[in-house]
Amino acid sequence: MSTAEPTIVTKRLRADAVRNRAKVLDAARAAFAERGAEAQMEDVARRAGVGVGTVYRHFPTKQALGEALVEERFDGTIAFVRTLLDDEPDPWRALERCFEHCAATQANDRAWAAALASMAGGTIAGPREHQMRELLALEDRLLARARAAGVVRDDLVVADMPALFCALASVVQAGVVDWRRYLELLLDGLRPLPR
Amino acid sequence: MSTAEPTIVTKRLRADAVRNRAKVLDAARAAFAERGAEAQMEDVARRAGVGVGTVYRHFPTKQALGEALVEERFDGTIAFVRTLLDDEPDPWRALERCFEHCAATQANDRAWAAALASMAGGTIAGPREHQMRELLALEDRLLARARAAGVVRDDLVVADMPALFCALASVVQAGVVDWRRYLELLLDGLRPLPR
DNA sequence: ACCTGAACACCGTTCAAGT
DNA sequence: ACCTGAACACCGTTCAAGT
Repeated sequence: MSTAEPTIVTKRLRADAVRNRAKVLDAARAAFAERGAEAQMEDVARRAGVGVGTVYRHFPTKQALGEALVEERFDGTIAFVRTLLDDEPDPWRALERCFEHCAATQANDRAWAAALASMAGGTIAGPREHQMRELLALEDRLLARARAAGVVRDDLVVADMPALFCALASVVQAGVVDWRRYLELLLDGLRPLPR
Repeated sequence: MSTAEPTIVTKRLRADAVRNRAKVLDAARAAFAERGAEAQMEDVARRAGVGVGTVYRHFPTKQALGEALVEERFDGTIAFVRTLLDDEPDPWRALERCFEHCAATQANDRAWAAALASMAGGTIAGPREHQMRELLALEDRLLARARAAGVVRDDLVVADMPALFCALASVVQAGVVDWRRYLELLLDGLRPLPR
């Protein structure tokens, strides 16, 4: 039951290596946002202006490169939900804004949408398990507030969230004409029973 | 605005070709159900006991082979919804059983779940467009009944269905612990407003 | 006509040679 | 220490040779 943060071993890198790593990440962000898992390593290298070997020096596999980008997105989402807990007094509005933020970021990033669709859907275990648990812990607080205020159905629990995130992510990812309409249906569906 | 059924050109096949085609389809059903798009053509050939070339003789690409299997699933689903319209007098129960049938079949077939997640989500256009439209036409009748009976929110329209199918499919596909719970939330969410 | 499987193409990954 | 890109492996697809 360790609560240790994941160990980050920041080896001192040579100046050119630091620059290259950043260029690879920039290129990868663009490539993965556009094409999701279909992004090609050769293309990432080309966009970054480095050889493929350099991409692999910084990230052992394509999978790992994708994970690094997803990790950034998780950080952003976790930070956003924290600000909701701190600054959004309306418990319903906070829940709404959380889902909306996820969807909006996913609309511009296929890999992020795909990651949340499969992560949230599958077992939580995996490379991003720690962040997923952290995000869910924050969601739990959003939900507790909402239940206490009576603005959501009282049987709604944090264990329901992964499926909801998965569902929303796949609708956004699929490029449905209007994910906002689906979000509306999803959110209305969380309201107290019976209608 | 042609209403012609898709032309089926059933060339007379040699007896061994008929057998091989069936063996390929059987093998492909198993492989695609288990592994979805990750199924391998070499593996399909091996399971079928034929050479890869034979698989390609009957289906020009892996994509096309997958489509053939999805086509079967659509036929099954369309037939099922027709029986609902004929035999299920309770309009709410009919809607419920329709979603449940989709989810249950998807739970045993990764390729089918993936197909519905991306088809229903993306633009309807594509190889299965005709079947998708047919299915949606049937859904439209289910919905019309349900609205008339006042058992669903009155702003729920058939255009909302693709997103709902997409969402459900991805939750089932992702192997979430309990897609039945998500289905419950989804269905409750379709009930008349305000709660 | 139809079948087979070796050969080819594409893309993820490695590694010997360079700076 | 880090970079490069040719070479290798894997899997989708083709096609010359067989029945």
